[in-house]
Amino acid sequence: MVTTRSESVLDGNPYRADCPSRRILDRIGDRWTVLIVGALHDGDVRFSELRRRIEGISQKMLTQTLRGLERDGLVRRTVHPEVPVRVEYSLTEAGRTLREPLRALEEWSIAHLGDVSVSQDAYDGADGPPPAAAERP
Amino acid sequence: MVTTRSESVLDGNPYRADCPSRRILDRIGDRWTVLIVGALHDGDVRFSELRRRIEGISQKMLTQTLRGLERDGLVRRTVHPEVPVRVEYSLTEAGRTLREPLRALEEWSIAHLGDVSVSQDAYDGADGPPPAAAERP
DNA sequence: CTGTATCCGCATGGATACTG
DNA sequence: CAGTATCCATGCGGATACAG
Repeated sequence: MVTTRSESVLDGNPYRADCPSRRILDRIGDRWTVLIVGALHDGDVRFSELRRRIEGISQKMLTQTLRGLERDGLVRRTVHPEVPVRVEYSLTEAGRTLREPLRALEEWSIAHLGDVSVSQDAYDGADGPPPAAAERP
Repeated sequence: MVTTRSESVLDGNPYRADCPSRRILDRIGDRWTVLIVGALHDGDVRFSELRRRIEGISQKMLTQTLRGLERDGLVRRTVHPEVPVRVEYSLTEAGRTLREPLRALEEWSIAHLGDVSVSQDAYDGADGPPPAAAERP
């Protein structure tokens, strides 16, 4: 159900600690959540497989982020009590619905990153450096 | 526009430092960017007015975040050389297009925050992590 | 295999003082 | 009015060691 209350900060409403924008960004704004949601797109995935899919993630952050997603009801955790214990993760229905808005964001990103890089170069006054090469004085 | 299927992490592609998801999240994942984009929805807004609209933001973070958005070409900065100097900010065309995917995310948030809270309560209340209170296949 | 526990560097961002 | 500069608390996230 969708409340039609217009508290949208995108319409210029004042910030509140509990506003939807802040809540959702607190959730997906971290380094790994979106990547985990992506890595879980095709059903049950084991912990170790997840580690392999998400290159660069540490064990700690994978566990920690999965716990957060599970707590939010976006990810389901299934333990198979076998000899070497097997744990599989998958998106819940709610988790799957999150992929839509995330995809919209990603498509915006893909469509505009080029322009953004150009703008950054112009802003920095760089006349030659390749994009993504950031210099910090 | 642009065909977007190259390397979407939402389709399970491996993480790379320059992947769109990471880039976009680095951009909007901070505490204030989305709120500023929202506060700029209705045209030219002065710095002081922006501070008033975004309750709780510090002067430093407002300036810093605006600089980042300007550098990315999402916000335009206009200085009016009057006696008390007047500076106005507005969204560029690119900045305006960002509102669409942000709105999608916010609407997801509004639609699901209730379920998320329920799931969190169940998770926190239960002895063991697996609640299975919010979802079933 | 799937975690938990601990230490710790570093970036984020808040508070404050100062400037043009 | 619209910043800039500086100090500093907090917490994210990486590395490592250990456990069920």
